[in-house]
Amino acid sequence: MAERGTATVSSEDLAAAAGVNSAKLRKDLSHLGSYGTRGVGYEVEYLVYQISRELGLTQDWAVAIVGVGNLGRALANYGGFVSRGFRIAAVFDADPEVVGDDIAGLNVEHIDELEAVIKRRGVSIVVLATPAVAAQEVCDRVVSAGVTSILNFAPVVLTVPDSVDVRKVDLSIELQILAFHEQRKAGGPLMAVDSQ
Amino acid sequence: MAERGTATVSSEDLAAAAGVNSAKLRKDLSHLGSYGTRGVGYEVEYLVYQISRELGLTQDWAVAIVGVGNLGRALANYGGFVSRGFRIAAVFDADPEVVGDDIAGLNVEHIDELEAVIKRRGVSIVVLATPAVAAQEVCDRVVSAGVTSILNFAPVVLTVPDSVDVRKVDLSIELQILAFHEQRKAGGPLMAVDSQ
DNA sequence: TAGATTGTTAATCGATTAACAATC
DNA sequence: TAGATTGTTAATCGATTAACAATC
Repeated sequence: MAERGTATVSSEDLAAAAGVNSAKLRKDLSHLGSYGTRGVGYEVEYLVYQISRELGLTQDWAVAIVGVGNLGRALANYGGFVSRGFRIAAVFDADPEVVGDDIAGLNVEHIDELEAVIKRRGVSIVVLATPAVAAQEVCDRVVSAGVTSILNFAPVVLTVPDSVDVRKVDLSIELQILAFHEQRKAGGPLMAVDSQ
Repeated sequence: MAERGTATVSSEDLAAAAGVNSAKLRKDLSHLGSYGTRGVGYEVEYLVYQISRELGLTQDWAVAIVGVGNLGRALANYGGFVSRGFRIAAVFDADPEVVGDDIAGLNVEHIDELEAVIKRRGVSIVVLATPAVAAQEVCDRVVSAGVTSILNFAPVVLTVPDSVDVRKVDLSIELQILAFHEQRKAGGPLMAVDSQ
């Protein structure tokens, strides 16, 4: 709506666009503060700003990627990050063959530099794109360097202190969820939940 | 537990391992059927089989990947799929430069072959790893070829009929969620939800 | 002033959990 | 038979939503 230049919007219209109930939308927005005007609605630009601020999108974040296989390269080259306030500040790998390579304009650094570079460049989010076997060890080092936010693509469950947030992107689980629904569709009414 | 050879397990132990309430765990399992034994617990192997069957993991699924950039290559080479019943049956790209290349043992086929190959090989799940601008068009073609399950990595919201399931993996959103919590941690008690 | 729409209260709904009869 | 543990009922809890006073 901001891109289309809409000036104000009602909770009713916003809720319809989001596919939720308008009372719920108003209640959720009220958690951020009282940014609407009774009888008028919400000013789009102002609401975008307030939500962005609340979500931490007005800050810039330095991100490091560990592991420069196909996935690491794909992530480093993904343009969507920069526009959303994420700056790839470092790229690491253990393989001397790729250390020194240029990936998306960044020099691949050796994993030995991990702690020093994280601290020097103020990296606060680390993306793990290593092989599964290396993930926990790298995770431990990253945590001891003071990082408390990790995005894990390695197919392992990481053990971290409670103070550290880990999000896991598990490609197999995504496919499994699709397969589950696919099976349901194919089975049709014969496969109700209750059937044996 | 199955890998460790555990024969039976109580709902209490299973719930502790999963980090949920044991009553909830029993209630959830009861939706699948009555697979426990009172006074004894659940037989691990049997429960694994029943859950796998319910989730559709005992079947094999043919998957096609469209787009052979870094991400498409990473997906094609990801070993975790095969072990979970997903077989990469085809890999497509629009670029004549990469058509004919070998990716993870598969011949990259031209996007023109999309519909024919999907039907011939019984592909039921398609992974979109195309650039954002191409995603909707490829999606439309895939849907008209009869595919009803799509995993979308392109940073666009796809429009599909209600009968089609789309799951979206949005890397920026994953980072945004981490950044949100990071901001909260950094702000500390001064940044309670209610504060203005 | 009349109409519109927010922010919030109170009612409703569904999910979680404690408790326990059934039963191995 | 005594102890253990499931499957399910009923109570509790929290989330969603209808309704409406506040107010632009």
